[in-house]
Amino acid sequence: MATERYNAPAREAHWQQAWRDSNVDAAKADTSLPKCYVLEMFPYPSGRIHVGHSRNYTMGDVFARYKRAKGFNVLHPMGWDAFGMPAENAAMERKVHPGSWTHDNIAAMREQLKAMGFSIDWDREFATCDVTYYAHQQQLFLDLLAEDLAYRKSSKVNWDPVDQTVLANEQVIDGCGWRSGAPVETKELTQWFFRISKYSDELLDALDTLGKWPEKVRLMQANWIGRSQGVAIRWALNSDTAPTDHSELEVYTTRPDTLFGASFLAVAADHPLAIAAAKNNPDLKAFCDECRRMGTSVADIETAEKKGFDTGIKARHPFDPEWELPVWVANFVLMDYGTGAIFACPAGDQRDLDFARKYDLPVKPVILPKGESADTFEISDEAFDGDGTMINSGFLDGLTTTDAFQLAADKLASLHLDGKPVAIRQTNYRLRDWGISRQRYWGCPIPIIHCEDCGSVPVPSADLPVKLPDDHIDFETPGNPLDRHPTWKDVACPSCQKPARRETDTMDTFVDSSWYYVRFTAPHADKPVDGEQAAYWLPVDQYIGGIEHAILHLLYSRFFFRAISDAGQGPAGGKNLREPFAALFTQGMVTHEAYFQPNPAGGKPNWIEPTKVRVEGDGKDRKAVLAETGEAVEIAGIEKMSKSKKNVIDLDDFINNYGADTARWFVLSDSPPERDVLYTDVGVEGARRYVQRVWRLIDDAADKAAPQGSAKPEKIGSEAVILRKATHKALEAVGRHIEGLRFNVAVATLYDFANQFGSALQKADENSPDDLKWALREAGELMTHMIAPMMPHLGEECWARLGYNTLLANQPWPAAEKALLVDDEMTIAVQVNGKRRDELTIGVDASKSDIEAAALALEPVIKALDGKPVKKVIVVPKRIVNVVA
RNA sequence: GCCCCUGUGGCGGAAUCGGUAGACGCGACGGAUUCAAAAUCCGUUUCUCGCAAGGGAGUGCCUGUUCGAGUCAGGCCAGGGGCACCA
Repeated sequence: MATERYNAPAREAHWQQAWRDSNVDAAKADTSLPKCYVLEMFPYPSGRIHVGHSRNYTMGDVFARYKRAKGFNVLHPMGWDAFGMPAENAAMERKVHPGSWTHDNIAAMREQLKAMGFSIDWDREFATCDVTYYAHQQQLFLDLLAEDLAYRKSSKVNWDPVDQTVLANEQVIDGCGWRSGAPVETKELTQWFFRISKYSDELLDALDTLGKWPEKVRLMQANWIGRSQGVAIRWALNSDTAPTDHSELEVYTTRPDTLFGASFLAVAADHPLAIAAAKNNPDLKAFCDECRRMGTSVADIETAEKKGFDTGIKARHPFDPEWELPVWVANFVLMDYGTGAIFACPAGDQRDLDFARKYDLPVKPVILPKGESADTFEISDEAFDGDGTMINSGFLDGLTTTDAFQLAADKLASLHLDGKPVAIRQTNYRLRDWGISRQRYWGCPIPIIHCEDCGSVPVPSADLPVKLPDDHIDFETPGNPLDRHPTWKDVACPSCQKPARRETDTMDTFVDSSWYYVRFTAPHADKPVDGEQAAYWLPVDQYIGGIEHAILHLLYSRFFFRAISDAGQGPAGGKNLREPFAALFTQGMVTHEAYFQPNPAGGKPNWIEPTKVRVEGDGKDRKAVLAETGEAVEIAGIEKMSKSKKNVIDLDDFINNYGADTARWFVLSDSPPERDVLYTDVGVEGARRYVQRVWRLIDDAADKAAPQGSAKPEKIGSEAVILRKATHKALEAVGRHIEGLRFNVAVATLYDFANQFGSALQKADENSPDDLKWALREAGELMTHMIAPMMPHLGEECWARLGYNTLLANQPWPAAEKALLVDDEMTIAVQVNGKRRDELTIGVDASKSDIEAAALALEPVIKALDGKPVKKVIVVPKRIVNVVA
């Protein structure tokens, strides 16, 4: 048969149709089967998919296909994280409805994902902007409200002046909005919160159980939660100096051991004591106002100087009532951490020291570092916050820092002020409650009605969903279109029936993505969560997504899953399941060189598509020019593929040129999956060559090998055994590497096997013995199985070429024959004094003494020994012999 | 400032446990096939000394543990990431 090139684009469409016709991608309803839930973080429907996006879906798909072949009931769904700002921006720019823009994008992207041949159970697809999804989310909100896990309060919020909306702490990156990039301001607003702080301890402690999560992500979450163990100390105030109603001041500290080094106390500008003291002190009031203004921009904080104002109030030291310390207002003390007040030990804290030096407050060292002498040790302009021995500290003198902590804390607890202990141990967290109100149209409405008499009244479940209005949506003016809608917010109070007003805030879109993986287990259920289905499918066995969600989405999901479980919407059957994602894999990005021309008017550069650029020369002389005009273009370097830098490769173009299997193979090749992979034309060529090569090999094998269904010959000659060993070793290795998500190594194994299979095929012809022909068929069939998870279309094509009329997608993963994985002989390196001198090939069952004798007889070994007596011989079978002389 | 990760040929990278460093791919060089080209196939390719046989060095740098270190420990250097007034 004449070898033709494999026409990937045409054949891929054919096989995709065949899979659809046989419904191979649907999860089975039988809950007695072992299950495997494979999930990639669902995409935001931004427009079109590029090669960069396709990488994590490809990884998930390889894993899902492999697990299905291994006999698991696989759930591999796909949906759309469809609410959010870009739809509103598009609406503004193009005068289209955010919903129609979103749905158009979804339609286009769905076709692209299908063209990649991903084995997705499309019957379970949904978008978070579907009423059938967000209606259930509103019910979950009500459930959380009933459990006091959702509440409303007035607080300072991060305000994005460009997007005109509130941001959660997690959404502020370097003081700027995570989406708009605009510097965030502070604003006082009443809004809805989820009580994530209730789960601080659990979310932190359970990180230890997530063995299949990257260490890095667990660490980032632990830091984010930021638990600290300390002591809350109440200081008595000198009543002659304190405002009325303020007889004490509570401070939080993690270092009670340094109490004898205290120099002053400081409170935040918003602290009640500061406000009370400012009443009769205009200068102090002016200072407090200044502090508040400074806080408006996070960027200012970084450069802000430490500033303070002495209130004139005196506090009595808990260990010595005669010892009075001044109470200051300081701009570096935060109201919303601990008690909003601190005691300062300048010798042990850099900020306190800077402050003390500036305002000439006392600095007394209390901890002596190791190797220093108490007589000579001094603090100049660097505080010492390490461990050491206590000095100048009364009853703590001579103790270690750790012991001093305990003793000081115990002593404080035994002292009393107004009949209560002076101090209690306290745990504090960096983690704040999650503010979920967003002043946007394109989000899930918060199901609340505000009534003048009844307050905030939940919308009764029977009245759900609260649907977004489709008409009278005005995006021309900044702010929330729901707020400006002529009728939508006018509604009767469910409680007293009087005219009332709907809540016009919508939920943060991270709420949508906090439970979509639960919904996938029963996407058509008439309640938010089908407990039975959730109990069967959850947790997600393999979750794949970008490291950028290490905190935001993953922490929210871990919280929300617990919260809805505790509110009665969790998995059924007493399954004590707290973590939604058993294994997490964070994949790297696809990068591509980016080019630009500086904008003559200043500001953002003018990015240019790589296809319009011609690159000349190499090394230092490498230059880029516009292909058409020859105009010079700047090379920006390797950047993550992104629309804004125009360095994307559109998936449709790619598939039309090369086919989906080439795209899949390319994004898996070379780079380890957790690292970035660089898109290059030569890299793609390499992948395309391999696709054709596999096809030629199978095509050739189909002609030369034994016919399909041939019985295994009685005797297998040595040549055939060599091929069989290579085949089965590759089979075992490919499976192991896919299981471990080491796709680049699985790919390398297959390249290697193609080389071996290729040379065996080249030597074979119609006169080859039957046993070799049989081994060639086995090699061809097993290779087809091996490439199939990565290149499923080519797999089907080869399977058909090998004479089958079944679908490879329905075939089980073949088991490697154990006997073929071990060799009869082993090759061992022989070292003399740790230096490799020769190697030794010997039977696998050779004893240690046999190996030793054989090694010592080797010519290079004798030569290297040069007559020196052998002191010792280390023999590690299958690995090494080391002769020590 | 604090916390974390990563450093291997010209390049991407491989190397269960401490046991032959450089698998596999890309690029480069040489060859076969061809009227020629494309495509394909075969070979060489860590550096260095040597015609060769063979020798020496080598996983960012320096110490150490070990019969043996890319892998373990300590100290540096470089790059990347996270947090950042958190008391």
